Amino acid sequence: MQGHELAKALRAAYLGLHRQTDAQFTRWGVTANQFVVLAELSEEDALTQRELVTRTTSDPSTLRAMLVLLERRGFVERREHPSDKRARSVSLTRKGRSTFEGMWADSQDLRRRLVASLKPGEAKGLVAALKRIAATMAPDPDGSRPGGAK
Amino acid sequence: MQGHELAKALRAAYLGLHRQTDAQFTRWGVTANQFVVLAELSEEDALTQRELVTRTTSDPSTLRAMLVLLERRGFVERREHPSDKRARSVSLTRKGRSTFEGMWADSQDLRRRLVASLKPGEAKGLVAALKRIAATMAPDPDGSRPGGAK
DNA sequence: TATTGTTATACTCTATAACTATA
DNA sequence: TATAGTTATAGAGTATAACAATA
Repeated sequence: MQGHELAKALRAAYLGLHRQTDAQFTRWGVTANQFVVLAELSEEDALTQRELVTRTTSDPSTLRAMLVLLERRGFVERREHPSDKRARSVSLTRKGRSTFEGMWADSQDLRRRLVASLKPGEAKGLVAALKRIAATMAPDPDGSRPGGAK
Repeated sequence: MQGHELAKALRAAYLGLHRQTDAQFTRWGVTANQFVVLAELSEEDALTQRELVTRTTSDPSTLRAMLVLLERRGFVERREHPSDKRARSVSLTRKGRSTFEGMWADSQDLRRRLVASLKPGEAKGLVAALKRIAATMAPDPDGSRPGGAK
């Protein structure tokens, strides 16, 4: 029963944030999920799709679909990887970077409100707990049961 | 920066749980989102679609699409509401209820793992914090800014 | 052999706008 | 006038399986 309560609260919090984010970014023509990709790219010069899949906890084919959309809009570039000819080197275009910066500024207040809904000093512990949940729920890379039997 | 960190952790935790849930329910042919609807219905004899929209923080037309799928599978019934002829009275069929109970049992371990990823006594505060976030992020019913200016 | 990414395909979820019928 | 729900429509995200090229 406690687990279900937690699951419901987690869902409600995430979906609320997700929709507020989507609403905030409507005028930029970018979805909340796409923003996540742009945000990851903004922290590096370039990333392979494989790395982006890991960082966004996505799927190779899902991520590709998103990148194609972002590429069409001119926000993202996929070049040949310098050392690995299988891989693609994904990076923000100049337009993509400036758009991301605008969106980042535009969403400051939303992040402020997110933090403001917590008690002082509560954020740190919350983030830690959420990260532990995420780790527990991460897909088994091999046959291991995450959080399962010894 | 703190807000973004929190947003990322919230997303990672939710998506992890969501995918584990989907994976767990693959063999039942029911998605994690559909399970949420079944779970709400399992707590009442019947609900209107309007009430279900509120409880699942969904959209009238999204919810309808889900109900149509669940109805096709014989899990759910939509009857004429006794007192309001506009409304539909949605309830689990016998098959829907027994399926839900099977799924509930099948997902016990997942909920146990969810709770086990927390420190003892941490769950309560976490749920409270998540609910506060959800309340802050709830859509404005009118023109009020949730968490915004006075 | 394993890995990176693509393609084809299909389905769920999501949402908007215009609509019907009741309240 | 407002509310409950439907319809049409569209697009995003998700995932699987088979595949090609490269490591």
